[in-house]
Amino acid sequence: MDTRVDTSLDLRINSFQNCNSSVMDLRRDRGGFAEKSQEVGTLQQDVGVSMEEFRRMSSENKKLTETLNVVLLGYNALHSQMINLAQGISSNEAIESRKRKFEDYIDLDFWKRPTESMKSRTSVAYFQVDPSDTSLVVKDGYQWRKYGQKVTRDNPSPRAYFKCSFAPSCPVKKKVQRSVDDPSLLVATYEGEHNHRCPPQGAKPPSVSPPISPSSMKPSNQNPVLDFVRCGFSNLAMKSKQETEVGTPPQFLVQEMVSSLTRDPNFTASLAEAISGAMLDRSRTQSW
DNA sequence: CGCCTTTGACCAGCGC
DNA sequence: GCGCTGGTCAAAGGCG
Repeated sequence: MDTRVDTSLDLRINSFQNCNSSVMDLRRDRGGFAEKSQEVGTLQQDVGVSMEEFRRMSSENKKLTETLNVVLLGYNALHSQMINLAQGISSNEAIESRKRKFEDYIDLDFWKRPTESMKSRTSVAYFQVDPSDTSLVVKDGYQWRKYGQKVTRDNPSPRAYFKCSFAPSCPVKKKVQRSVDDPSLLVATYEGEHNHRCPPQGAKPPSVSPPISPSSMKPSNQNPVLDFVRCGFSNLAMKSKQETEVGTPPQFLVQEMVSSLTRDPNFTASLAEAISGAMLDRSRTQSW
C-alpha cells in the first residue's frame, strides 16, 4: 500500500475527527447557549416582575408618605394647640389654618371608623425606657396597683399585671412587658375603659372607697389611649416642656401616635415605626 | 396604718 | 385526662 495514500487518509481521518470534535463542541455550545438563552429569558421575566413589584412598592410608598405627611400635619396642629394652650393662648390664625388644612386632607371618616381593637377596648402603647431599668412601671397619668407578674413563653422578660387603683370600681387593666425585639421599649396593653375622671397630677388614690358621684360615673366613650392622651399627655407634656425647652419632644406623644396607627389594621407596625422615627428626626431639627 | 409589691398557688382555657 | 400557659388571687412583708 502506498504510504502517501495512508498519510493522506490519516490526515483526513484526523481532520474528520477534529471537525467532529468541533461539531460536538458547537452542539455543546449550542446547548449551553440555549440554556443561557433560557436563563436570560427567566431573568428578563424576573426583572419584569421585579420592576412591576418595584413600581407597585413605589406607588405604595408614595401613598404612605402622603399619609405620613397628613399625620404629621395633624400632629403639628395638635402640638401647636397644646403649646398655645399651655401658654394660655386660646387660638390663632396659624393654628386654625393648619387645622383646616389637616381636615381637608384627612379622611375623617377613616379615623372615626371603629377598629376591632377599639371595639374590644384594647390598645397598645409603647414607652421608651432605659434598657438597664428592670422596673415595669410606666407613667401614663393613671395610678395602678400591680397584682401579678408572670414570665411568658414568648418573652424572657416578665409581664406585669396592673389594675387601675384610682377608683375601686374602675375595670381597666394593663399588662406591661419589655419588647422582645427592643429591650429599651416597654409594651403596655390596656384593656377596658376608665369609669372616672383623670386623676390630677400627683394625686393620691383615695384611702377609703369614696362614693363615686354620678358626674364622675359618666360613661366615657374614650378608649384607654385617649385617656392616656387626656391624662398622661396633659400632665407629662407640660413636664416635658418645662424640662426640655429646646430638647427632645415628648416621646410618649410619638409612641401614642404609633399606638393609634397600629390600632388600625391597614397600618403595619413598620409604618408606625417609620412615623415615630420620622417624628423624632423631624423634632430634632425643630425647637420644642 | 394603709397601700404597694412580691411571689407562690390556684384556676380556666386549650391542645394533644 | 393531662400538661402547658396565661391570668388572677391572696398572704406576707416593705415602705412612707
